[in-house]
Amino acid sequence: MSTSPIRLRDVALAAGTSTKTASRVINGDARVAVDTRKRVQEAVDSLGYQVDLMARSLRKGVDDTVGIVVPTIGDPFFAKAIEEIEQMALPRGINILVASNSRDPHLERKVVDGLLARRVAGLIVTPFSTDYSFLERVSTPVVFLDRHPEGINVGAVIVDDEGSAHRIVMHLASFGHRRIALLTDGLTVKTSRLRREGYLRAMGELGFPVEVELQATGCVDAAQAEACTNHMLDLPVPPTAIFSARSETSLGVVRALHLRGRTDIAFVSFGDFATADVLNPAVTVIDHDPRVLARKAMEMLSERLDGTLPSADDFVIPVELIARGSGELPALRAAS
Amino acid sequence: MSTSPIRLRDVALAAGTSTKTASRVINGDARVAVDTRKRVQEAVDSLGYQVDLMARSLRKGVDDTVGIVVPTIGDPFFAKAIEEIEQMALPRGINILVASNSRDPHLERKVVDGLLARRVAGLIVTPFSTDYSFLERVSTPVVFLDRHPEGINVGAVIVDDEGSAHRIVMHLASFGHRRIALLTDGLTVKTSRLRREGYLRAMGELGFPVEVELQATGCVDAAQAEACTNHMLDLPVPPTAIFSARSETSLGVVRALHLRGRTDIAFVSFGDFATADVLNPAVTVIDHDPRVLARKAMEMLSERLDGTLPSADDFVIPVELIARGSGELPALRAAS
DNA sequence: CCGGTCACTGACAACGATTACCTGATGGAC
DNA sequence: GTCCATCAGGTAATCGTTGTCAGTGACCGG
Repeated sequence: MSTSPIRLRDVALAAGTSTKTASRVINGDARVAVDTRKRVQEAVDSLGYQVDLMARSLRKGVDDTVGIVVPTIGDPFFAKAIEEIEQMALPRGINILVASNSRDPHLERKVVDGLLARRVAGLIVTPFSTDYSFLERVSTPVVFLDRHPEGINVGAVIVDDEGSAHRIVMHLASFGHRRIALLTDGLTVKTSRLRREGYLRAMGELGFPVEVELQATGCVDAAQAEACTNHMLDLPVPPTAIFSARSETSLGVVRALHLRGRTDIAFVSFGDFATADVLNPAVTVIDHDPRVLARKAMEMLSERLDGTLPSADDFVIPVELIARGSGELPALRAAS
Repeated sequence: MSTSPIRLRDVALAAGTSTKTASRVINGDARVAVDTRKRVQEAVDSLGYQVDLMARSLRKGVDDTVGIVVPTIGDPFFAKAIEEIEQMALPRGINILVASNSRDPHLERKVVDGLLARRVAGLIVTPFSTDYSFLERVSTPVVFLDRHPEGINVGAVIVDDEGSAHRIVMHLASFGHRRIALLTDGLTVKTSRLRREGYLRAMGELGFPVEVELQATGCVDAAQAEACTNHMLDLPVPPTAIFSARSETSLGVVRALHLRGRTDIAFVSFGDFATADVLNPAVTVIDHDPRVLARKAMEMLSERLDGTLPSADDFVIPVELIARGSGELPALRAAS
């Protein structure tokens, strides 16, 4: 037997006031007599009244929610980011709507529109590849996470993708590697492009030949990365070092290397992952922490929600290279 | 410059009809003249009208959203579950609200109430430890995921926790182990209790002594599991096998074992994890797949949303033990 | 030629809360 | 003893959409 829901007018009736006064009490308006306030409070408690957030949001014009759009929710990187945002939103009474663009540019636009139609208070988006200029005619505050979007210049929280990739290559080179392979997601993804640019710049500066067969640029998930790694290891002259541009792809690389027992090949991952430090050798990574990015993104969004300055500058989170062993394996003299 | 939002009345005005008729077109009502429909359609397109879902939901009494409550969003197990649910909801135009109870019983109730106040169409909940009997007076359909809640008898999608745990112990025993350690989350968590019961039953049936020092029942995360494992390994007579009741704790066990080089100790994890099959030895697991659970849960919820039978029976997903090596290590004769 | 379906359409109220505006009363200042 | 500021509280409009119900012609069988 479901009890009929309690509405504000029921509370007002019980407290002997108008709905307006009851509303004031609930919203903490000071202009209510202590006595009246108490009566309303009691009515609320005894009836178990709960505000209908739907109705409130309609009236106010915005919903107390933040929408999050990521490529894939199950990716631990994004899962951690979502967690961080949710934790920050909780004390503010803000709920989180999550949606994935499923790595589909067409869907991406639809998903964002759907969230806007819901009148979310703000959005945090990791763009996949859509042109986001349509957001310019929208008043909803948006912060971009991990990637700078196309077609619009607003604030994004990012890391130095190009520079960090450059650094990884330099690191590997310092251990004698020349044949350094690159695995990235599709190049429609901005971070993939930037990391590849850093790779190419470093290779160029070092005077190393850049070979097409050492670049796998379409690894969308761990399985594909594993396949690509296997393919590279089967080359007549295989790479002596591998640079995986994403933690998801790193899982595939790790699987390929370990199942083949090729733990002699140097390996650096852009992004940490769960068992990276217990593998043998432990995996050297760029500490690309989703929580830190997410926290900053939510801070920026909060400022905009509070109407503070809408500084559209990007915020660059510093990252570090954590040497654990796999990235410091020396290159063997002339491969087998 | 943000354009003022386009409302239905603007569309109606442009199409020269009433808002009601425009509404009919938008909702695909057949009783509209072809000609009228076309005019409205054009107005919608040229103005770029989007339904205000907030208003629609208020009118309809329910929001096209499904709320998900899990202990921690960042846990890969739940992240995968959320992903699966979101993927299934997408084609139905349903959005997903995620919330975590942060493993806090007090918060848990508040979080669920908050979602209900938002008038979600349905809820999928992994209960932590709250008494959920309060849901009986609520008409919102709810499905429980992975754990059966306290105080209420509704449908839950679960696995055979007790039986699977029993099976793990039997498996380890068949390789000669007697000193089998158990690591679980707090016992307020139902799954932890059940898995421990299975462990105890098996130990009893085998006639093995059940020692308190071999049971760590408060490992909430990987770090604590690691500490507990280390503690056990330092016992005068350490365990020869470890049963970790959760994939999150398994990560801690793996770290402890590998950092100490004690890969001679048998190990089985209740729940798979990312690099379980590439570790050396590869980790034997119970294949406790969040996606399968989530899919079934969403199916059950969909049925209820469609008003179909509200069968309140639990649905038990079968699981398998995947032997990969770590669970098949033989017990050494009389430990050092 | 009339009553009766049928297809289509619109006016209006309602969803439940908030806000703009207004009313009375009280009280202090002059 | 007026008068205005302030306080407590109420009334009605409003947010944008959809359900209810009524109304208009057109068409049909009798």
